[in-house]
Amino acid sequence: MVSEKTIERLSLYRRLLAGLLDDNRQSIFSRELASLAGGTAPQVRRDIMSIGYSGSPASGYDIADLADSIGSFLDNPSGTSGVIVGAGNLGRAIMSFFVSRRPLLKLLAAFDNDPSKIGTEICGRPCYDIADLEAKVSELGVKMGVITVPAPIAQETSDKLVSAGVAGILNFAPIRLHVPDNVYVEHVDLTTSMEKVAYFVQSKTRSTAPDA
Amino acid sequence: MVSEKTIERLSLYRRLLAGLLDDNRQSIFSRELASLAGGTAPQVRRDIMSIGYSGSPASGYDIADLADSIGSFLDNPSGTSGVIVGAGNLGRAIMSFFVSRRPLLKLLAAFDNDPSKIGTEICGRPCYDIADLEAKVSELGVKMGVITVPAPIAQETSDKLVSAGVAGILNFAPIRLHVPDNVYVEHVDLTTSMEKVAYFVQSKTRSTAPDA
DNA sequence: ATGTGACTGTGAAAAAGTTCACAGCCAAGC
DNA sequence: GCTTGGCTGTGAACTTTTTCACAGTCACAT
Repeated sequence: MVSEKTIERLSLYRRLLAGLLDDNRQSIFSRELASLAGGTAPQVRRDIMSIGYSGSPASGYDIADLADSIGSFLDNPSGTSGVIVGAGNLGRAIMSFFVSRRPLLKLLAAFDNDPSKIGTEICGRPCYDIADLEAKVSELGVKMGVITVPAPIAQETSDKLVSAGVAGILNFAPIRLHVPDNVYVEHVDLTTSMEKVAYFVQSKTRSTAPDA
Repeated sequence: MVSEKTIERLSLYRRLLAGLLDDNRQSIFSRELASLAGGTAPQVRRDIMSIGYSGSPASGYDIADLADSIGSFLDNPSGTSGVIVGAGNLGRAIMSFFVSRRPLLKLLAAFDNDPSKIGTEICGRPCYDIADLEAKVSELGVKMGVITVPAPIAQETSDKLVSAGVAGILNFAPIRLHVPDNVYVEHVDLTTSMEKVAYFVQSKTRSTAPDA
């Protein structure tokens, strides 16, 4: 009922609202939130409407309230635990990015097949042998996997995560994973993102429209 | 005329085709390419049609030919040069990801404000003082900037890149940048991606549909 | 009290993106 | 050389997403 795009924007709104709260702001109008989020005011209102929250014509949306409403829509109240598979540069970057940032997203451990990494700690989280992936994931009841392994072993890594009971995967490997319907995959494709920027650099050099 | 989504898929197709070429495959049908890309066959055909390439009913698409056609559509033949601003974990991960991977995407240098990083090399590329950003970018004729600095200084970093003549930005900072219309920005929002996965983990646990 | 202005909530229109369905084509088999 | 099967290319239908436009509401000023 709520579209994927709306989910993305809600996540962004919440972060922007948290920043405003730190500045002691009380309330905000759709227009200003739209400008912060890089969207349009009607879209902000629709997104907010879609989670059943209401503002007031006089003062707009109450920032703390709205942030809470988005939270109770997006988050599992008891948190969601995950692991990172692949403790290379990217895996470590993501670990350090999320450790202590969002308490409800708990990255419990990393996995790698490099003996020099196994047994070490990464941002305070243990790095296990990838051979123990299924056992540890089942044992810890992990529901989310982040894949930062090289492309050739990404699909088998995904298969292991799925068979160990993971329900969602965030994939950074530059291939499309095949998973059962009851598992959600989000692809973050850095190569494509970069090539897209390069493509539009080319077209912007010739004209102004993004698709000219 | 060609949509942003199509650009993304073309980038993916090209990579998949390159992999097939390595396996000495000659040609491919839309159905198989769709399966590799995680899409549908008509969509693959439309995307390919949109760049004016044609296959044959008998053998489908010639892999080498199609990859070349996508290349001449997406790439600037003389390459596109870029810099990374922010030499933290993520910046270094991206540098190592792209160095030597795509010769037409040239990441020439990194920038940081940490004195212990300035003057060092990152994957063989120099790390300069962020204070010299505008001068160096203008001097090198860089057209693309990758932002991996913390959120509070992301907007000012973006402003500097723009005033130095960059036409495209790949932004990893968790805010939306404001740039003039003639500059293209691609946002990669790791927090949102992770929260999205967590959200769907929750809903998958209750039912099967992605938006139930 | 009453009027005014700016905002929200939302049905309806528009735009964008995807899928359907089939005509046209080509190679291979008979 | 004719028929058959399965593919591509694509107009048209459909679905999804975004935008428009305005009725209803609320706080404030008078």
